[in-house]
Amino acid sequence: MKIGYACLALAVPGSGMKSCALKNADADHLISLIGHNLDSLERLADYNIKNGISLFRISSDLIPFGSSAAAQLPWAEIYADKLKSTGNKMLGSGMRISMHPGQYTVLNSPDAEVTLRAAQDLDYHARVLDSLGAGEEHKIIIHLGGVYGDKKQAKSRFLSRYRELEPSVRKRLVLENDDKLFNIADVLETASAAGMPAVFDNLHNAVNPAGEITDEAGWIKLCAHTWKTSDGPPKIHYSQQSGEKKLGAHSESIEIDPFLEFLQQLPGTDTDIMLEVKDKNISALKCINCVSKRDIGALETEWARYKYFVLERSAKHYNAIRQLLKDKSEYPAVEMYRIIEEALNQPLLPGSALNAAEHVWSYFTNKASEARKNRFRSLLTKYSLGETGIQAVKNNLMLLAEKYDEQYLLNGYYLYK
DNA sequence: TGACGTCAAGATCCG
DNA sequence: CGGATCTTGACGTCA
Repeated sequence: MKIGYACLALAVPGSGMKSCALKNADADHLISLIGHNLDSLERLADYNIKNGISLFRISSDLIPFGSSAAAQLPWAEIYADKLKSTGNKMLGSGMRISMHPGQYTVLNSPDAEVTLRAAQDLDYHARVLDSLGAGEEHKIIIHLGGVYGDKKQAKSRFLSRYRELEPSVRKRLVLENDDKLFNIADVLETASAAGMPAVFDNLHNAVNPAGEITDEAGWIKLCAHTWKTSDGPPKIHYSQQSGEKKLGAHSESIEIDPFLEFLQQLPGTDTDIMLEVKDKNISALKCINCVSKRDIGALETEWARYKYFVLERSAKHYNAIRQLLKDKSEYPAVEMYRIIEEALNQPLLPGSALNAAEHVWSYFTNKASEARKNRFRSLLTKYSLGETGIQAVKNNLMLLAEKYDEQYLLNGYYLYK
């Protein structure tokens, strides 16, 4: 079982994707953006490997306007070496990669232009995976598309469009249930007819359930049967409902206990789990650390990253975790993350926030110029007077961390939220 | 015509 | 001027 995250990572310096407005998308600019994004991809690969994350969705933004303005550019030739080495790095480590065109790639549209653009977009996604040297178990996940007043016809139009696609694209395609139109029963029916694998998304299913009464495990089992050996192990998408936001919105992070309960009722077959969550790699690492028995060193590394983020919410929880990690013969992963979750659910009190900011500032007290000291001090004063938010203070600390290349802080979670 | 979702670019505002 | 914050862009469908 692999657990992974989608597209971008938090607290991984130099891993961001760049894009531009279409009106600025000339060849030179695109080629340089692509170069930048491939560097970022390699940093993501390095990070994933270092942290034992072996499931990863590559951002569709890797090649900006990859199916339109950049479609004719010879990026695969220009960056052949880079693509090959990054691909080797990821695949050689056993990483399973994937891509997921957005909701605007609609293969089953009655509009021939829309269908054509969708096919071009799928072609672009397949070319990315091809150029990395990925085999057909590295998938492209799509949705069925629109209904246009007749679901049955919409499904059959999907089938005929699917059959017209290039084999290089078709062999990678996987169908996923969506949160509005096509539920998991629709997807299973269509995927079976097409001979393509199906992915079950638990939150989409909760928001847009199929008529039949079947529990999650039942659907997951049915989906698993659509995966051939050449497709690799079945995959599912897992996410949790955001408490604050509307139905179907992904949560900020994965709560560990509901996740572990979800795992309990999974069928025995090997399944890969793509998490869809705002804090991306952070939750992926949490789930991986909790399901795999690792060395306590893995938890200490994690704790180092969470430290000030927890301290900001609660000194009590901060100390509890320090105590917890003292016994080096234990591996108290779930306990640690439970305390972290509880700490992060505490309201942010100005006193604690100031305390944590002061701790982080101590990395710079001996280095920072007078001007920077004054700037930070005045921000702290403004914050304590309620004249600015904590984000302004953190942004200032982020600036300093970058200026003085303070890796410990740049790799920690405190500055990113 | 706006909402949907996503992210960063681009624009504008502020001190 | 730098930095913070708001708006736009790019995609297609549906209410």
